Amino acid sequence: MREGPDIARIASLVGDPARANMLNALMGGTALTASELALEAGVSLPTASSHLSKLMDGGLLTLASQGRHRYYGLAGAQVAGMIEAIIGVAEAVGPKRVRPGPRDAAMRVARVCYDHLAGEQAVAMLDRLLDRKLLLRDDNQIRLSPSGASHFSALGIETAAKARRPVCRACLDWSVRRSHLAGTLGAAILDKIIAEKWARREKDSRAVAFSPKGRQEFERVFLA
Amino acid sequence: MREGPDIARIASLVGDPARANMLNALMGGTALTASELALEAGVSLPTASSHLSKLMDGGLLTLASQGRHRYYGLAGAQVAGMIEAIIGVAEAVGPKRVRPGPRDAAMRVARVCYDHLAGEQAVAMLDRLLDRKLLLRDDNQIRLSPSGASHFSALGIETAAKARRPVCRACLDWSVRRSHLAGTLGAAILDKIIAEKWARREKDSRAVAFSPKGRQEFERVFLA
DNA sequence: CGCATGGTTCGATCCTCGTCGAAGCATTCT
DNA sequence: AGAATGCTTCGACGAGGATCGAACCATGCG
Repeated sequence: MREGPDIARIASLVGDPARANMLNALMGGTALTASELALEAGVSLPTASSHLSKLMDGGLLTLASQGRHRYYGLAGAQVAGMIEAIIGVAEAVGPKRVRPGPRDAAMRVARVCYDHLAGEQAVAMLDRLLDRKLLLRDDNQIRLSPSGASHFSALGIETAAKARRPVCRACLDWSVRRSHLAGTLGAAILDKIIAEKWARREKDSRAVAFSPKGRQEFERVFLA
Repeated sequence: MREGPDIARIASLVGDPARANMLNALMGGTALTASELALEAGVSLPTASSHLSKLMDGGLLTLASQGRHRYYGLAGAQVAGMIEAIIGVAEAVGPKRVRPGPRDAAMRVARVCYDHLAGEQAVAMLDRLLDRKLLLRDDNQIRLSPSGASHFSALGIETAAKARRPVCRACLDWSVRRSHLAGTLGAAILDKIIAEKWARREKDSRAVAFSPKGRQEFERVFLA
């Protein structure tokens, strides 16, 4: 009937509760096995398997076979961004959730979005990097400035473009409703935060918990 | 079993083809009536009405009642952003589009949109009328210029405002993704095209087929 | 080799939800 | 008031798809 991209097909994939739970679980960026995802979604293994093959057919997932384990992961940052956008709308229109719990509060401050940092901290960081002209924004596109390139490599953060993935990309933050930094640079920064042990990932959650000292360091380096 | 925002609920609203077409039609920002949306989605009026109340319940649409017309529009930029994100994934993931059939091609060129002409011809016509300053656009509103008023009445096309329906209205074209002319003037022009037998409506389709001679006449009058 | 474990496929069941015709409201025009 | 138009609700029907148990592959381990 209508032409154009088949948006109903994609949306309906996300529109099943079991599949939505799986995708949500994968938003943490770590690939999971079919059994783990079945548990997350609260369905039996055959059901989960069926859902997973549908998500694969739809191009939303990637599959990495290792021995007899098969790890499913999100197909890319674009898919993650779409899910963030849907979460944002669901948050906005959803029944005013009964006072956000402590974990929700932590999620708002800092969390993992696929492979980069999101939340208030991440939004503040992008603002600051733009202020300091380490990154430049033209017309909703973000790119690295020469001074930014040297700045990040001095920190031991790789900024060379490789593959097709852009170094910098804006990703809309559902809790703050402004952009944070995605792309290979965003991913590299999160890697550094974890590697330096400034923060650790909460168990079974997307929340990222900074240690007091780690927060200081993070603020010194990225929010100064 | 996960908690958090009900993303499946939102996604499943977009996940029905009829609703997806409606939302797509509303992406231009102009609010549309239930009948127009029914036509755009290719469903009957009762079906469309049911979909619309679901979208309202889900908080994706706003409703503006004006007399006996009820204009539905997207609930806000966040919703539009979400749909854009879904479109992005759908385009990235489904490059293989089915080959459009002959009727689809005809539909793209010229079709009926509720009671006025849509498609490439209609978009070109609106462009031309604006160029010739027979119509004026301010700020996404379209209105008739004095010269336009005399021009159309010379053609025997009534341009007096009657009832509350606007004389000119922009309507987003799904195939071209730009506006074409709706409102009483748009309807009157389609009436003339049919009355002059420049074109006839295809059976059981929204497509409008111009005769060779009719097309010449149409272009002479409206695309000159 | 068996045997255990992780995953997928098959078959049958069940139920939600999309669909439309007909009828019912609501508003406006004559 | 009566007719016409725009839209919603009701009722019934049908199809798609989500679900799980059981059986079936595949890999790794002793």
